[in-house]
Amino acid sequence: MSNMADGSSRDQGRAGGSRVTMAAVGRMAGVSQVTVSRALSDPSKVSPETLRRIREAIEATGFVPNAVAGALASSRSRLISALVPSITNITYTSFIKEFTDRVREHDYQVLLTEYGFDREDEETTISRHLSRRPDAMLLTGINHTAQSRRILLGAGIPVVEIWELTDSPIDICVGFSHHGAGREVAEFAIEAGYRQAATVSANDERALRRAAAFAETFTRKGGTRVEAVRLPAQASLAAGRAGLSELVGRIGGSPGVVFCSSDLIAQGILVEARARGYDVPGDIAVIGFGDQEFAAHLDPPLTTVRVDRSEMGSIAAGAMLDRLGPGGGGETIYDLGFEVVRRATA
Amino acid sequence: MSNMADGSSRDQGRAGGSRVTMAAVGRMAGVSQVTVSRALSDPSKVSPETLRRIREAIEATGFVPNAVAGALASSRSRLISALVPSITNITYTSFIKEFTDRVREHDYQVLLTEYGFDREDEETTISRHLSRRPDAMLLTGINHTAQSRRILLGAGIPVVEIWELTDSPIDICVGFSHHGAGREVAEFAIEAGYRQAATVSANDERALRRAAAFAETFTRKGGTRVEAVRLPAQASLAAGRAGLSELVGRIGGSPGVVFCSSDLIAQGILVEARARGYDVPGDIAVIGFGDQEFAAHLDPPLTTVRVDRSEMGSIAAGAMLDRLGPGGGGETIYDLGFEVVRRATA
DNA sequence: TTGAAAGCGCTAACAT
DNA sequence: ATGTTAGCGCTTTCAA
Repeated sequence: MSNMADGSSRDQGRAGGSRVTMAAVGRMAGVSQVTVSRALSDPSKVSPETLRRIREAIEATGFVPNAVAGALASSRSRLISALVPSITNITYTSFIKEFTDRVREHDYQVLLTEYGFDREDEETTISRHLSRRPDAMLLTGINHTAQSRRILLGAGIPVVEIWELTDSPIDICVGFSHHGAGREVAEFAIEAGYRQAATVSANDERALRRAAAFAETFTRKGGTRVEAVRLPAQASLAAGRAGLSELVGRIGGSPGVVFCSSDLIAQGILVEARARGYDVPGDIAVIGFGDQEFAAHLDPPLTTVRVDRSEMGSIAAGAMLDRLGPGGGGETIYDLGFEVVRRATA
Repeated sequence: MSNMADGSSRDQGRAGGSRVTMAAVGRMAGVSQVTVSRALSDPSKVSPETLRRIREAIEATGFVPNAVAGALASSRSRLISALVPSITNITYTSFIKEFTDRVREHDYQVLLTEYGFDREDEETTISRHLSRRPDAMLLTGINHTAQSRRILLGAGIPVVEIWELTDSPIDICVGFSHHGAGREVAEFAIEAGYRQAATVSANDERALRRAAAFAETFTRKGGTRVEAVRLPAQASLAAGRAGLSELVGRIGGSPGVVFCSSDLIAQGILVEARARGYDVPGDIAVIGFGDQEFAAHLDPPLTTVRVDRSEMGSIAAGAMLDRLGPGGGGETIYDLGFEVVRRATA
């Protein structure tokens, strides 16, 4: 049976939430509705005795304040909107976790939606979110439709773009240079003595930018032409394995060092290499991206690029909270950098 | 500079969202506010010519409807609240993705929050969520505080509990038997010829229940006593590796078959076993849990227990939407079952 | 097909 | 320390 239909709730009127209001609590405590509101928002403004009676009434009725009404009346929703390409990808969820924890300390809730990798879908999602009147918005990446930028500006709320850097953010931007990361990995590979290289990337705009920067730099600094494998899918172990198969099929011999778009792809390549009896890094060297938890614990431990996703979430939250606070906040562009972590696969 | 403070938005009044209202759109289109509302909610009730002018006005002003006001007026928020223990754990995010996609088709948004593994924290989160007046709520697991159950019942909205089964759900329940899974894995192991076994589990109530059922059945069906390693942490590759080290330290020789609380733990054990030069499944056999994407692509491919998380999300969404629909919905308990998938590690 | 009026449950401003 | 009043921007109901 639906609990909407059973006897105990039938008399509670329409569905959608508790029917107890501040007015009802006030009546029970012998005060007006406003006093209940004050007791909740600033108890110091209410006498101890009144406070006690109000608390009793709240307890007795099971009153849960209606934040919808509160938001409408105050024009502050205490809601922060966050958009990520994928919710099943730890790359994004790890900073979302940190971000959420930080803003929750300041009594904000996060409305999180995944929209895929399409700018039009992002635009639709932004619109939907704005209709909830969030106090601020977190966006992944810097590449949005013109209409997205327009309605965002029109909303007049703080906007934080993460994961990438730009000179002209909508508002605040917290990230690192993907081009720079590709370049530095190439320099690392050249210094490590590799003269042959390939890239294996998931179908992701930022990943492809890293791969392109890697290839350009690697060749310019003395390496041969870089074979680029572009996977049709999102990152997965299977995709990584397929990536190595594709690569081997294309070039015949040893690919040298392979720069992957993620640690998961790299792990797939490691598994496939082992299955094929290749020595790592002798026959094939592997560089991942992200330095996820498992990277250091693979066998052999994965050489990769560390990006501090937790710190990114934390800084994004801090910058946003600053904007929401009295002062209005300061700095606009935060470059978090990255770090090539050499372990055993390259 | 904050876009809250720049010239273009200074005149838009308070922060929190677009300042354009239905009344303003109506004025521009030469109709009343109600007509704009109707044009949006049921265009067939408005004349084509009026509709055209309203749409022009919406386009020109960049109007974004205020769902907060709408929710207050209608007592329907089109918001669905969802609580999961962890947002960085693919175990939970994979069904949340499916669930979200399904309810989005019916124009619901999902407010998702992770609360950890503590019932009191869950209670706090439930309260916070209810203040947003969601139209329904999704909960992970069946073990909630008495107060949680009370306020949930008081809210009078559909509640779906997932991941577990119970005879007395709050409302609807979609899951499988964890006890049954542990039992079946033990039966599988016995039939496969193993007489020695161990469990390695993350610190998770449901995982421990599976391990206990496994141990009980395994011993009863003819195996020796089962050594149980309980990891102090959440699942990770490192935790899995540590689990095998701990196990080997405890028992000296070969552990026989090891039933892990997740595929990730199992993978850690595989890596550690390889690093120690153990043969799999000769020296040590491994059984995972979850059948995540990577399980089939490991080397050797992982024997595990398949739980169809996508289908769980889909069924949960369907059941919830049924409840929210005109009829009120039907069935209350959905047992999705599970399946032992034999591959190469056991 | 359109509009006027009432009210959803709060907060903000102004009393007292 | 407490109360009164006036909205917030919509949906609902009733009229025209």
